Amino acid sequence: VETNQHVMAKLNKAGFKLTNQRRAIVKVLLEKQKDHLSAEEVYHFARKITPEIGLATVYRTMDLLVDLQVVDRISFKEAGMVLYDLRGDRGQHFHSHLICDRCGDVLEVEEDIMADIEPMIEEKFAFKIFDHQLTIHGLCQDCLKRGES
Amino acid sequence: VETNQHVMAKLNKAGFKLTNQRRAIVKVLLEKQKDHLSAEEVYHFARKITPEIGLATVYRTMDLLVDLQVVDRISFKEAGMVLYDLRGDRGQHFHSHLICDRCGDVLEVEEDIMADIEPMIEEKFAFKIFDHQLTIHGLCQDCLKRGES
DNA sequence: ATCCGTGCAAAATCTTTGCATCTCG
DNA sequence: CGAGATGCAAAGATTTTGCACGGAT
Repeated sequence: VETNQHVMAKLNKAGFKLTNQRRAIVKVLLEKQKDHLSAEEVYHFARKITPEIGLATVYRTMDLLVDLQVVDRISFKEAGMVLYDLRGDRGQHFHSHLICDRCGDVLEVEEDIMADIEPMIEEKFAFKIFDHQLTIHGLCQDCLKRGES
Repeated sequence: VETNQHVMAKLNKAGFKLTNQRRAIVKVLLEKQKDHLSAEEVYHFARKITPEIGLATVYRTMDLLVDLQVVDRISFKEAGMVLYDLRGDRGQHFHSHLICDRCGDVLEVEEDIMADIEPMIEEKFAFKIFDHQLTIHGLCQDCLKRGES
């Protein structure tokens, strides 16, 4: 599991300054690990920790963390809605999303579903895989019970 | 392979009117099947066929085609950039994208790489899969040859 | 003391909406 | 003819940027 210290150390190592704003943002991301937050939401929670923070800083910091592979930028909602998702310890993103098209619920799949077929893909397309992003659409358990339409 | 007639018939069957604007947009999508077009790009090409068309109509029509599962809305670029991708014959989206992080090239994989593991996922998570979207990041053949960095 | 980072507000993008008008069926 | 479609321009929503100030190293 990723810790606050760990992320801040990464920032520091990459030559970035450790400001209260960045600390607050990382803290929020760690606390809300289970959710997928929009920039606005990160801003909202970060404000409670450090009121002297602007939305622009959130955007700038999120860009930074995406570059450092600390978080993933995902966008499964409508256009213009980007969400952020904290990555695991090794900076690898081996979980996928099951999205229910009925109720909009998002299930996290922590395992790497694709581990078995990745080598096959690499060979077939002569492509070195670093990472993947899998989004599956369908109906969740609850909505299935309620009957399809 | 999907034809112009085919798509227009789908629109008609769903109770929508067959206007010149819609015809032009579908024509563009078919002609540019290999590319992923933004709304702006679709607008640009559609204009050459039917000058009396507005960007708003493109957005409205793309929404329509997404609902009818004729095209997919994808967003692997930066925030705020949505691209559209024509689906196959049966309205199913069984191709994935291999994106080279070095040169930015996007390889299309036409087959359904995930066919084998989908049943497993459905069972494990009690989730009925309709579709999926797979984006793989890494290095393409050419960039591999040129040596990693 | 230097840069880097920040807030603020303005600007830039991308997308949606209201409304009068036009057109398909 | 009438419901649905469209263009245009205005409004919305989200993200980026310029700039002077403040803070971390």
